[in-house]
Amino acid sequence: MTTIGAHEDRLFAALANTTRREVLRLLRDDGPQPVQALADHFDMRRPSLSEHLKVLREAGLVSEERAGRQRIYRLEAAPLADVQDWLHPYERFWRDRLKGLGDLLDRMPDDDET
Amino acid sequence: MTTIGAHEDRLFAALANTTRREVLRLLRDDGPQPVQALADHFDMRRPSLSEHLKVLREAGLVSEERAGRQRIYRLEAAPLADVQDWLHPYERFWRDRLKGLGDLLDRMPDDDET
DNA sequence: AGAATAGGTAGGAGATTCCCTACGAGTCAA
DNA sequence: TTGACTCGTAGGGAATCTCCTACCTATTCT
Repeated sequence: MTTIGAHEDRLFAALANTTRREVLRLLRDDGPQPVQALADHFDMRRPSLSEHLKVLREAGLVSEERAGRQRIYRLEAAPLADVQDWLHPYERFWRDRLKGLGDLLDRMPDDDET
Repeated sequence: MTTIGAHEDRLFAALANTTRREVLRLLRDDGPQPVQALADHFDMRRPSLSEHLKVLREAGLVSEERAGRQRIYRLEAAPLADVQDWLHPYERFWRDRLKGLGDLLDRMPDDDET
């Protein structure tokens, strides 16, 4: 049913936008806050930000809590642990090969271990 | 003009696709290989995979080396270190279990994973 | 009740994504 | 040189993204 990787697709796609990453940073640094307080930081109409919040919600990265006529958004960092888990098997590839920027490493005879 | 976060946008966007993440996994697990060897794993025409490889190249996640009429693609994991760096300030938000205050945030205190 | 406030939704425009088929540029083998 | 092989690019179409303006509901305050 759920196509393979659909959850990770949504997660990475949610992060692939500067505005949305900035929202996450604001929630992380300034704590839970209503929509308007978030919107004040962006050169963008509020409905557009609402849609970004929807994307973040559907990725599980934020939650909303109703407080009167406001909706308080809160960072939900759990999905980011999934990102780190995904990252983990690649870690040795940038730890082992702390190579210089040269293209000469490909020509090193002892570098190739296919 | 908005160079702000453009690099990270491209990086996360490159990862926001199951096919492209699978390409990275193949390069990680099976080592550098030509395009056709990669394409064999997907239900997709080769030119489409070529475009995925272009996205990965522009995100710096793979490099190509010409070998005769083949092009050998290789995993370049360095940008993934940037992802981990981006992730780092959020880490305490899923390691700490919050600081009380919530109402429904974590009603089960013994839900700890090992 | 009526007005003001907070914020989601509808629908559209323009750009981008992701797949396809055709075709072009190099490279190897006969 | 001719032909086969590898791979990228051009261009198109359907879907999706990201912004907008209008509009709607829900809540709070006179």
